[in-house]
Amino acid sequence: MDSFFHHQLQFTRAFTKKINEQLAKVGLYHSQWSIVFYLKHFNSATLVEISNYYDVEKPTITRTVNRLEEMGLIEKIPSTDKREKKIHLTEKGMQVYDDAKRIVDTFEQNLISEISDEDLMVTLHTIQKLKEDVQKVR
Amino acid sequence: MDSFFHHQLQFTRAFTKKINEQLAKVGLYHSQWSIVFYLKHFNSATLVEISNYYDVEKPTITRTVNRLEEMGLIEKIPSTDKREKKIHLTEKGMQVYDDAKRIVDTFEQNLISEISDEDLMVTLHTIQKLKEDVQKVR
DNA sequence: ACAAATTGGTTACCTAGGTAACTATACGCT
DNA sequence: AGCGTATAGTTACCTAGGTAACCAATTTGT
Repeated sequence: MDSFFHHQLQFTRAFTKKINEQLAKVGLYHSQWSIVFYLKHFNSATLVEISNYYDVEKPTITRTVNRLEEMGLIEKIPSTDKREKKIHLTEKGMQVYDDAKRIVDTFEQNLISEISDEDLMVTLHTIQKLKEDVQKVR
Repeated sequence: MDSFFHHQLQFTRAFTKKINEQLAKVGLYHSQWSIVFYLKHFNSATLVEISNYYDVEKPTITRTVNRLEEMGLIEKIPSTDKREKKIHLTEKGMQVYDDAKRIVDTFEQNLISEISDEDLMVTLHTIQKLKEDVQKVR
C-alpha cells in the first residue's frame, strides 16, 4: 500500500487541528494539555521525565512548560538535586485540567465510538508494532 | 481505549523523525519530499492544488516551495491567469526525486513488510474512517 | 458595465517538533 | 580528593504546522 503512511500523517494532522480547536475553549493547545495531563496523573515531574514519557526532546518540553508557567498553570520548585526542577500543577492548573479533560474525553469518545472494537484493537496493535519497528531503523 | 490517539501521535512523530534522517542523505526534509513527489507525478501544479492535495494550508506550502526554489529543485513560471504561478521540477529536481524515491521506498517497504496484509488493510481502513469522521466534527 | 464576491498567493506571527552546543550539578572511579 | 563522565536544563536556530489579514486578479450577478 503506497498511501498507507500518507493517510497516517493526514489523519494525525487533522486530529491535532481539530482537538486544538476544541481545547481553545479553555485556552489550551494540545501539547500543553498533554503536559497538564501528565502532571495531574503523576503529581509532579522533572522535564526529563516528561521528555521520556512522550518521547519528545527536552528543548520542546522546556518551551511548553515555560508557556504553562506564564499562564499560571504550573510551578517549578527547586529539588535537592540542584540541577533539576520539580514541576507541579497550580490550583488554577487543576481547574483547567478538569475542564479540558471533559472536552478531550467527549471528542475522543465521539471518534472512537464509530469504530468496531475489533478494528480498533487491530489498528492499535499495528501502530504499536510500527512504532517499535520504526525506532529500530538504522 | 485511552491511549489509542496517544500511540497514533507517537508513531507519526517517530516516523517523520526517522524519514527525515534518511532523506538527509539527499538534503531533503519530508515535507519538501512530498512536494517534489507531487510535482513529479502531476508534472506541474499551482500552490492551491498542492495545498488541497495534502490538506495543508497555503502559507505552509508557500514557504516550503520557496525553500525548494532556493535549493534549485523547482521553478515558478507565470500563468495566463496572472494570479497563479505554475510550479514544476527543474532537471536537478528530477535527479533528486530519483534518489529520494529509492530511499523512501526501501524505508517504507521495510516497515510495511513486518505487518500482515490483513492487519494493514484493517488499519488503513480505520485511519481513513477516523480521518473522515474527525473532519466532520463541529 | 461595474460593483461585489471569490480565488491565488503572500506576510506576519503563533505553537510544535527537531539538532547542536552549552552550563551547572552530580556521580564514579582510581 | 580530584578528574572524567553523565545528567538536567537552557539557548539558538532549523523545519513544519496553524490562523488572520491582506493584495491583486478573476469571476459573478445584477
